[in-house]
Amino acid sequence: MRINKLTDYSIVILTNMVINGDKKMYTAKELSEITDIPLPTVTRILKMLSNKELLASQQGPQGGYSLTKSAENISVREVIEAMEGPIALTECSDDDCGCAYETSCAVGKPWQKINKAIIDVLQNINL
Amino acid sequence: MRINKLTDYSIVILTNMVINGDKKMYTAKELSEITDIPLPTVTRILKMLSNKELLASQQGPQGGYSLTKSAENISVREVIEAMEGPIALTECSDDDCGCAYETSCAVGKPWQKINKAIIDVLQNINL
DNA sequence: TTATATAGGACTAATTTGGTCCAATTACTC
DNA sequence: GAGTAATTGGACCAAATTAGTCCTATATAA
Repeated sequence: MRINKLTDYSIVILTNMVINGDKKMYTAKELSEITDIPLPTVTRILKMLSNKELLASQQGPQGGYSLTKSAENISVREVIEAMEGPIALTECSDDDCGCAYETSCAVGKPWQKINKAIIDVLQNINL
Repeated sequence: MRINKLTDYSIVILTNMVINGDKKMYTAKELSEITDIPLPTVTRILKMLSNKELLASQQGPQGGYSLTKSAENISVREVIEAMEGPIALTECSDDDCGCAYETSCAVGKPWQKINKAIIDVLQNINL
């Protein structure tokens, strides 16, 4: 029951961007040096966050990445979902999960409740 | 951010044991047939749960596994921890995680809070 | 035009996880 | 006491996922 390492990294990266809040743009290289995460990995994470519109990107010299909103408005939930997709503890936690035992499944509904509660926790924690 | 499949299975298995509460002992074979999880996998899970004393085991003919306590007293947290160890969303969520950036790490403490909140959720849901 | 940055995607390596199998042990029953 | 039915412990392999790297294309500021 772990989040991915990349997701973990992404929180570290975003946190660092938040800390030096005054500075608007960060290049991948800068963030790699600050966080000590290898550059190719950093660029990959930044691309993902940018695709999900948590970061804005600017190409070319003087370019880089910047936060699209302030730290208080970025929840841990958002970050995890940007990196990993919807939060669910089990593969099969939808009503129509498509598994063969759907009709008789005794565990589906409880998992939905659990997921909801956990999402709630993560929703309410910001960077 | 998923629990292991084996953990998922274990919840299914335990839930089935709870449902037919009257029946005290279940062999691995029985549970495999009820849940449609392959026998070797079921035996492996039962062994793990038994090692963690969530199940009591009895060898020999008429033997099998039985719950050590009633359903209302088994939390999802317990099951997950029995199968996967302590619940933590990140590898590094202890005060003394041993990582090189421990002293300057800005994300350790927040993770501890998050983990605590999630453990709380899982603690309060029983089978 | 050149240098600097991101964008997209393919690829490989490493790790973890799931699943299987076998030999040993225990204990009930005949 | 022998045979059978069950768990126990551990080793092992296969598959899937994840982490990490690399390359080429594109955009843009100076």
